[in-house]
Amino acid sequence: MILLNYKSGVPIWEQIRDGFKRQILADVLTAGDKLPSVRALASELGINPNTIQRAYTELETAGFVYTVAGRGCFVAEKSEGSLIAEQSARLEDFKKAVKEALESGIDKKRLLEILEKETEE
Amino acid sequence: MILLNYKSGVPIWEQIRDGFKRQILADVLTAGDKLPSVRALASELGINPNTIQRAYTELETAGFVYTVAGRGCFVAEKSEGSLIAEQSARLEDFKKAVKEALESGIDKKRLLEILEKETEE
Amino acid sequence: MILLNYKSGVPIWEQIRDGFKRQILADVLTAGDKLPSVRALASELGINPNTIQRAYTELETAGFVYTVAGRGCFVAEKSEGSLIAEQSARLEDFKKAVKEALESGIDKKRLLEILEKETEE
Amino acid sequence: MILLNYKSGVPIWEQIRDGFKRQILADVLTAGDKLPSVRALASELGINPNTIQRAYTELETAGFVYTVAGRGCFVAEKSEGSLIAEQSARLEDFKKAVKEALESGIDKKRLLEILEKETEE
DNA sequence: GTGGTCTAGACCACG
DNA sequence: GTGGTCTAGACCACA
Repeated sequence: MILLNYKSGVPIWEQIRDGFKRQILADVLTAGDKLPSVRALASELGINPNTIQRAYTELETAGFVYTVAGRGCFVAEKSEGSLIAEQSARLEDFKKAVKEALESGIDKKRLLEILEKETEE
Repeated sequence: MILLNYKSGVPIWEQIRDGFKRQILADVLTAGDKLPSVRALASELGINPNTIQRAYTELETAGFVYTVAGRGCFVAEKSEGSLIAEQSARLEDFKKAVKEALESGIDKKRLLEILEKETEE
Repeated sequence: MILLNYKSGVPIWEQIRDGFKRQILADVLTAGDKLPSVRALASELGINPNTIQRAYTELETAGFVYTVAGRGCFVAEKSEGSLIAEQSARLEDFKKAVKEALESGIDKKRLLEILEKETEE
Repeated sequence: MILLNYKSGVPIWEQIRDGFKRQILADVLTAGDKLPSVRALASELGINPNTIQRAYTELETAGFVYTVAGRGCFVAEKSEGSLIAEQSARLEDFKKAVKEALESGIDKKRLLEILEKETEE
């Protein structure tokens, strides 16, 4: 299930895109699985089909899914390219988060503690 | 000096806000220092004064600066509150970055390496 | 055998049409050969018979095959017309590909190399 | 100017995207140039602003332009990445065009003639 | 003024 | 039934 947060200011289509991306990365959805149809998901979430469409289109251009006209949208095999692109984006975010945490006066020890805690789960 | 990146997609007022915030956290700007006037900075950067105003207003509500009518905008004493708020925001960002990095398949070791490297500098 | 690529975004009926067209041009299928029946091919490929029907209809209007009611679909003699139409379409595609490659900054030498390499095989 | 062909079946937003892409590759539009505003171009071409928006969004994700909220859409410096991606796509198209031309019975000599003719202009 | 998002509803091609 | 495109028109944030 995709949980939407209307207050966050994050576009709905991005939340949907990221929701599926996460499920694919976590192998909750695996290669060949069918995503809900645009219209079905739209009515389920109570939003406009175009918004879902946009999310699916982005997932396709990023290589996470492929689409077959008249059949639906399916999870693609994890390609080298899309995985590497995703990971390098996440590494950049991590670097930036470290940098900004240090700038705000948080010390390394604290960051290490959090890193340990998060990796345990 | 504030360097603006028009291509990043980050709103200009946020870039200005973060630029000053960073300088204050790094003690480049200290309590009592005067920020450039809205008009002066606007003409220097070649942007709309409204944009500067918005950045200053945000800095004031976050407690980093205070405004004296007719005199200008000055760096505030680093209050416990504003610093803690800033740090907890940065910690949340860090946690989220760690979580998403792990989800994308990056291993703990890699994150530790980057953390070490960033803290050395 | 026809290999279908569901991920390519190319309509399935076009893939089937092009598959047979290629086999006919390469003389793998020659005049008088019978194509598989619509139903048989549909069940073999696991797709909708309408999709096969559309491919066969297109092949017929292009002059590559002819249909005998109740008997099936057969490869036609290579007529001057259909061959010329096919070749001029391919020449147009080739011209366009050359034009766009040049526009993107690829130099003539590179194109000549590829042309040599492809013609060797 | 962008010329639209409504009969071709090619989506309008792709035609617009490719029109600008071509102008950028040909240095008709160079780094820093401003594209027409979404609304202005839409009314000029007599189509819906959303259609223009889609084209601009694609150009941005491909790295050909960048967008500044409230100011407009500008041509980016030609990045290594976007140029290489574009060229490799064009090379693939060229290879495919060569292959299909040969399959249809066109001989190498004919292709060489066309290649010479196109490169002269 | 600019672009970005979202809705509502239409039409088309594919299967 | 599916997804893809397009239109019309609204609302918002940014400058």
